[in-house]
Amino acid sequence: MDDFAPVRAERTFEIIANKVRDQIRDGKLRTGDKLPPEREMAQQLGTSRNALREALRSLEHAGLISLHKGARGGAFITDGNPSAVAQSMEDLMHLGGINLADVTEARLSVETAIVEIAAAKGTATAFDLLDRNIDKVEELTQARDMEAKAALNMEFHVLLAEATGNPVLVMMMRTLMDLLRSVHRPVTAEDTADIIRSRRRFMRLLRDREAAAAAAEMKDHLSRLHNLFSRTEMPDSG
Amino acid sequence: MDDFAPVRAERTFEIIANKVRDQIRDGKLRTGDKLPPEREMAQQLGTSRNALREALRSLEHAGLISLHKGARGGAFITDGNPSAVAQSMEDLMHLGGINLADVTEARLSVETAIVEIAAAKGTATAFDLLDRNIDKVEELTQARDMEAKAALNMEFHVLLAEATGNPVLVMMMRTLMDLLRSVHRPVTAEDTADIIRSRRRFMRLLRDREAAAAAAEMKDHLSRLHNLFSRTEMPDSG
DNA sequence: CGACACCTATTGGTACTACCATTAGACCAT
DNA sequence: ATGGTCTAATGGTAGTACCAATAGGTGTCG
Repeated sequence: MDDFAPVRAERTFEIIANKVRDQIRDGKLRTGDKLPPEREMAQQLGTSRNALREALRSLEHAGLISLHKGARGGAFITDGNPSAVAQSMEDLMHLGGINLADVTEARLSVETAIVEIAAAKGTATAFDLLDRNIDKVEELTQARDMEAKAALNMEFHVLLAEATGNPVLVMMMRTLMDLLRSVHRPVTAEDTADIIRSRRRFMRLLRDREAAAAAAEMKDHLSRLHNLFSRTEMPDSG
Repeated sequence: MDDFAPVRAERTFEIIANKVRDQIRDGKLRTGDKLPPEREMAQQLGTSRNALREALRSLEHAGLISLHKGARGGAFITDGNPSAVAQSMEDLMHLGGINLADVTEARLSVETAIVEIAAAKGTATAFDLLDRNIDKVEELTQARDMEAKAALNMEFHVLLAEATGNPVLVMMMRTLMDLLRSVHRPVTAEDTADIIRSRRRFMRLLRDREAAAAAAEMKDHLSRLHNLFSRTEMPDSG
C-alpha cells in the first residue's frame, strides 16, 4: 500500500498503438499483414479516426508499419527496418552536442568487437558476400560515382556485422552507418586502391580465423578515418 | 539530369516535424523551450490542427518534445532522453526474433570496449561516481529490494560509459540497459557480495589505468551473466 | 488483338468544427 | 492557513467533409 506512483492516464492513441504492438508480439500480426482501412478500424475500436491516425503515426515512426495510399493501400506491418532507431539517435545528436569524432570513436570500438566475433563465428557464405562487395567496389575503381562507392563501403560494414549472426550488432552498425551518412557528406578520403588492398588483406585474415590480426587491420583502417574526421571541421553544406 | 530519385511527396506533418527539427538543430529551439499552443501554431503554419498534432505525435515518439495538458501546458523541448531509441529497438526485437543471448553478447562487446576507453580517458571525478554507486549497493546488501539493486547495477554501467566522455557510447549503453530491463525481470543472479568484490577489484584496475586487466575483469563478470541468461528460458511473467 | 486513354472505387491525407478533460492559478470561505 | 471553487488555458477526442493518389477495370482506336 506504499505505492503512490503517479498515475498518468493512458491516452487512447497509446492504447491503440499498444494493442497493435501486442498483436505483433503475440504473432497475430506478421510482416506483410495489412491492418483494416482507417475508417473501418476506427469504428471497430470505437474511437475517432483522429485518435487512430495518431496511433498509426506513432507506429509508423517506430518503423513497425508502412502506409500506402490509394486502392489496395493501407497500413502494412513491415519487417523491422532500423532506420527508425537511427532517426532517433540522430535527433539525440542534435540535442546532445554529439560530434563526428564521438561517432567514429564509438564505431571503432564496436567494429573491432564485431570483427572478433565474425572471425570466430562467421560462415563461408557470409564471407563470400563480403568478397563480392569488394569486387563491386573494384569494378567502380575508375568511376566518379562517389555516392555509389560510399554506399558500397557502408554496406561492407553492415555485411561484416551480419557475419556475426547477431541482429543486435547488425542494428548497431546500421545505426552508426546511417548516422555517419546523415552527418557528413561522402568524403572518399582514401585512395580506393588502398582501401581495396586493405580489404583483401582483411578478408584473408578473417577466413583464417585470425581474429586479433583482422581486428588490428580494421582498427588501423578506421583509426586513419577517425583521425581524418577529427581534424576536419564538420564538412557541411557545400 | 540523371537524377530520377523517386519523389515521394512529403506529407504536411512531416514538413512540420522537420521544421521543428531544423529549429532545434539551428539552436533556435533549446531544451525547455515551449512551442506555441496547438491552435495558434496550426494557424501560423497555415495547416489544420490535425496535421500539426500528427507532427507533434511523431516528435513526441522521437523523444524530442514532451506534452503537458492543462493551463501552462504545451509542447516542451526535452533534453534528449534515449528511451525513445530503446523503444524502437524493443519493437525491432519483437519483429526480428532477437533473443536475450544476442543482447548480452552485444553488451559484452560494447562494454569491454567502453572499459578500455574509460581506463584511458576517465577522470577522477567520474571514477568517484562509480565508487559511490558501489557504496550504495553495499548499503543495500541486506535489503530485499531487488529492484533498487538492479537499478543501481544498471546505473553502474551507464556511469562507466559516461566515464568515456563519449555520448554515443553512453547512448548505446543506455539503450542496452533499457532493452535488458524491458526483456527480463530483474534476477539478481549472483551473490551481491561477490559482485561488490568484483567491482572493487575492477575499480582498482581502472584507476591504475590497467585497461586490459580491467576489461578482463568485466568480461569475466559479464560472461557469467551471459551464460546464465543463455541457459535460462526467458524468465517471464511470474 | 494490343496499346493506350479514361473512368471509378478504394484508401490515406488534410481541413474544420465542436466538445471533453485536465491543469494551474486566482479567488473565496471556513 | 487550509481547503474548496471558479475560471481560463490547453491538450485530447469526436465527427464530418473533401482532396489526392493509386490499382484495376473498361472502352476505344489502331
